[in-house]
Amino acid sequence: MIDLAQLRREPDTVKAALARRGVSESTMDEILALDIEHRRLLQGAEALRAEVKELSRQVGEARRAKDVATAEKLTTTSREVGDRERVASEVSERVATTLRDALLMIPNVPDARVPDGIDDSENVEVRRWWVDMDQGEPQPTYADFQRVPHWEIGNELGILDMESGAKIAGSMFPLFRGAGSRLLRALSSFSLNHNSGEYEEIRPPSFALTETMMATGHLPKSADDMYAIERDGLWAIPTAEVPLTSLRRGEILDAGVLPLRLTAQTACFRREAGAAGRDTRGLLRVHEFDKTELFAYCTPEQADDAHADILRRAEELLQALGLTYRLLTLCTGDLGTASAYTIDLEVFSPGVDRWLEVSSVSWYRDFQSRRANVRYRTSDGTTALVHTVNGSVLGWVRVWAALVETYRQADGSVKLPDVLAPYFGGDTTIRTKTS
RNA sequence: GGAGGGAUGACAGAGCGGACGAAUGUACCGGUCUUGAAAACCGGCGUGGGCUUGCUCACCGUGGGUUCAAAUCCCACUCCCUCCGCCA
Repeated sequence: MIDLAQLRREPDTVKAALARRGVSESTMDEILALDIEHRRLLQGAEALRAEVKELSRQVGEARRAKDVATAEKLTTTSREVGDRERVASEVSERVATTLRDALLMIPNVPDARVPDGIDDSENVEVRRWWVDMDQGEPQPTYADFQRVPHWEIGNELGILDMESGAKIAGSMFPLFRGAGSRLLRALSSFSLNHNSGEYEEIRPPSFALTETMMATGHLPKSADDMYAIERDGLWAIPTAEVPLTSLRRGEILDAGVLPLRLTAQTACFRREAGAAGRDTRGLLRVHEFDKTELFAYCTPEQADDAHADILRRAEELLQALGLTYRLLTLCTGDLGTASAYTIDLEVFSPGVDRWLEVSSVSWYRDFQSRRANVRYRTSDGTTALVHTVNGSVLGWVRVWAALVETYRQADGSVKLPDVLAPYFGGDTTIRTKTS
């Protein structure tokens, strides 16, 4: 949620920044008008409330003085004022609800670093990395045997079975087998081991309450993209960011514990309602995938470092895995609702010949912490909202695809990078049973 | 799933219709004393909103209700604890 006080203080600045994300000036003017109206009504209701309290105090006094007549008279007056107060409060509350609902639909104010753009085609590339780039290789090169899409490799080697996944849960629910399943598990462990020294490892619930989903900004705006378990009032989490952001919901943190760094590995569930029919082959876009997340609650001053640290760790993993990747600064049109600034990492997958998004590293400023009400105690004893930062390290299903395509050998086997050897009992080659 | 008990400030814990935003203790912060520290003593010490910055409103698990007045009474729910059942 954006800062209403800031909107009041500098309406033109906020309006101009949000206009870059397509929020009209009139929408913001409506919010400002509602705010003024609400405060006017609130004052009226509170004045009446104060009157009731004062009269009630006097009733008690008169009672104790055995002055029954005065007590009766005051009671009657108080009842009348109370009736008016009830009406005034209801009206005020109604406006407050309208205001809050409107505010919940407003996206975060984009950072100055975010470029303008309509959609993902206007994201700005920051840099690329590939194996041997420091040896002077102008760009990565791939042999013909690497130009095979992962679903074909998966079938050949018996490590990916989309048909069985569909039989069990419908299309776009992948099922991994044998070495394929083991590879997924290896990647998760690899990442958690890499980061769990400085980031506390958490294994959170995979379902969340509505208020938990509200805190990150996934609700109310993106309800159609989530799986809902209506009978129990729960939502399947689309990312570990959801439970991690609410881990300290409603708390005031000691500044000494910041930055508070967490990592979690979970299944992530997405309906992909708006993406029907697009990129649906193999693992390009699926309803359930494993992802490891890094997360930090921090002070505003720590936010840049916290963001850079997560980005660095994501790159370390990709480099250790030897995958070609690029960094993109998301433009205003592609930025997530809650984010003020996001860097995406995309890995190049030679078999499908395209870049696959495997990480988003985002700074949310106080947008999420305002909703989640996570604060910290500053050095002068006051409280302030924390900043939240998080990023994927990484989305494993797409990394899986890039790995099997990149490391496919001339004989059809897949020779995975050595960093994964400890997770495969030393032998990282995946062969067909007959080869 | 069944039976009972509970939820109050950082923590412990009183309050069970009116003077309660809440006793008391601990912790914490400042001061006195002391060469310094401890002890003792004195003072301070929740969060958020509104506006005329002094006042006002809200908050005692959550949501409703009763009342002139609710932490306190009533209803529902959630969570925690104990016991029984079931289960990985």
